[in-house]
Amino acid sequence: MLQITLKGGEVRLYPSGTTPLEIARDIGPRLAREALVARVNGVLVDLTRPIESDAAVEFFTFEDEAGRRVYRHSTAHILAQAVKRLYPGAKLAIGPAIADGYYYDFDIARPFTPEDLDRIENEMRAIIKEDLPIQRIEVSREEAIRLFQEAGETYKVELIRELPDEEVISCYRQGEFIDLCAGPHVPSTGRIKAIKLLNVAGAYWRGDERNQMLQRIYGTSFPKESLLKEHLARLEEAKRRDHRRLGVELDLYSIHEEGPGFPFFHPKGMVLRNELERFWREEHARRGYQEVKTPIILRQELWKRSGHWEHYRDNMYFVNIDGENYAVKPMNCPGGIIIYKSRMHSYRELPIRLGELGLVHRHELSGVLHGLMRVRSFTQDDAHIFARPDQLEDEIIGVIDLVNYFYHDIFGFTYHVELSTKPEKAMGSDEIWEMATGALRRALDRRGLAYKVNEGDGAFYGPKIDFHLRDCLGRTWQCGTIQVDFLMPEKFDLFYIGQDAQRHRPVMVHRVVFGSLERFIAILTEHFAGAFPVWLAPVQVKVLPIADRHRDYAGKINELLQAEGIRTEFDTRNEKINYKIREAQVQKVPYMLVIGDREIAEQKVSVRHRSGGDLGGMPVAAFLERIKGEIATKALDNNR
RNA sequence: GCUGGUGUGGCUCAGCGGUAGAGCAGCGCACUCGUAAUGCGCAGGUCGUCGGUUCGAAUCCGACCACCAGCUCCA
Repeated sequence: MLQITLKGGEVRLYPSGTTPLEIARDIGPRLAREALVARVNGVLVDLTRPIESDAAVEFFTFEDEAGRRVYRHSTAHILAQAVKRLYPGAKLAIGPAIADGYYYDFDIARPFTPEDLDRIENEMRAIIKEDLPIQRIEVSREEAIRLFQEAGETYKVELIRELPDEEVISCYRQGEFIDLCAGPHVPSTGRIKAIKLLNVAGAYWRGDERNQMLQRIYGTSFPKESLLKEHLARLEEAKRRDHRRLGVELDLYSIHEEGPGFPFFHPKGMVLRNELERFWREEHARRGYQEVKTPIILRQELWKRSGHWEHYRDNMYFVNIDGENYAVKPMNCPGGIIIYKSRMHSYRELPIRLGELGLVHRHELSGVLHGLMRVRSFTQDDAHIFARPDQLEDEIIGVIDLVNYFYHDIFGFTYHVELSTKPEKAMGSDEIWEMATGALRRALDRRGLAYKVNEGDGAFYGPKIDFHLRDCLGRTWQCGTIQVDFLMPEKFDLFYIGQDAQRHRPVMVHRVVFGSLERFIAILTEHFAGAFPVWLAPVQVKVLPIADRHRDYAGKINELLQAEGIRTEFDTRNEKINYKIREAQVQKVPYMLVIGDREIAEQKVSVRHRSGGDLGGMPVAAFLERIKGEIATKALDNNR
């Protein structure tokens, strides 16, 4: 008999060879129905895999990340099976689960059309209906190679050849279909309920553009039709909130053929920018930052010295002035360094925190441009901290706290942190990298922040912490970063005079909080669906007289508000009040002041809030107090 | 940059070989109105650009440009 320890610590006895599925059935019909995969002694396995020794067993359902991945991965196999049935000539590449679904890459002569997707989806439904058992088969390397060679699956053969020697090679079979796969999978195709194929796109084999272009089909699946519907509704909602669409509707910014990737900010977009910048300046001044501005164009020599020429040239723009070569800055750091070097520094002055809202230009591939999210010129809310090595950790912590204040306290975002280590194409020794990475790690640990490690994802001059914020639709965006840099100080021979009157090397921290103003504005636009908090709203109040005879009084109210620094618009057009209100609502203006006979008689204003509706009449002074309070506290709850 | 798709007035879109149409927005007139669209009228487009096929091209073909979905990359 086996001793099986369940999640709560309960121990049950089962005969040897019992499967997790049998255990689940024993526990309860609901678990048997919902369990997708089991973890046996820490390893994820199929529910149908017999257990041969005492073990701790845990079950995962669609509620769990692990369960979802298995569910989607099994759906990907069904997709592959359907494609093979309909297009036997298609060769299989890979088909993993991803965040909200899965994809599968195929090598096929003719690209898939939307009609093909419908056909494939129907075939997938048929396979689900057949409820084919999904079986794991372990094979030797030779067998596996022979099997896939005969089937003409050259990509699979390539994958097998690259598996490490000690790796157990497994295949999964469902009906006539067999695929190389580590698993685990759900027990049978019938376990998959609601499916949807979303789109097709080209993708290179192994993500390398020198390789064959494959056709990738994206899809998703859920255990209930209602969950699928919700997911599709979320995608629709994301489309509705798309900042590229809202940017036009709210007249925030535009991008034109005359400058692809170079956005134009309109007056209302500039209000957002300026408010964000004003807030940024206040908070940075308060934390001991000084602001600088460095040139956009600097000699090519500088960029050779900094390493950008070697590591970043492909992303840079160059110009020739009077026969000399210059580069347009893709980063602000060399400028900050030049300022630091412009005079001597004592150990007493450090840390020196030089902030810069720096406009940088980067040549991005044309295919990646995306509204304000991905542009070719953008403003980084940059800062370079020059510190003594003993100050490094505290400085990193200071930035972590600053980021938390911005993201969490002000905008109400949740976020997570990732640590990126030395990339292949890097400057400097492993020791220096280890030192820098260690400082970031210790700072994160001291703040008790959990983080994910991305090996090899650091900048060429140093490791970094990235902050990924999560918007109201659950999407994450990389914004802030903190990069520790021992190399630029070396390259530029930076020093300070220590207590011992000797020269010492400072360490540099590069960091951004918003990341880029452009991207941050795009994220805010989508997060708030254009209904910005009052302190950011391009127009905070619309003054709406009902008829011509109310214009004078309404005009006075409007002037009064403007004199108090409130951003207003005065709608004197000859239109019905309903029409004016509708337009203000569509523009997501937080407050509308309706003014007619009653208001004039009572010397009041009728206040309507964009989401709270009609709030009734009040004296202007009372309204002013209310809105000024919201602005001062940067209130997010603009519902009341 | 690569693969696939799209490009018609400010916006959303119809027309898809016989010489351009709707709704919204804009402008004018009338209505002077109470919390999400008053009515009538007017004006607005070398149909992304260049070239080709054709008696004739917004419609067919090619190249280029831009955009969209991805790949890759990143703030």
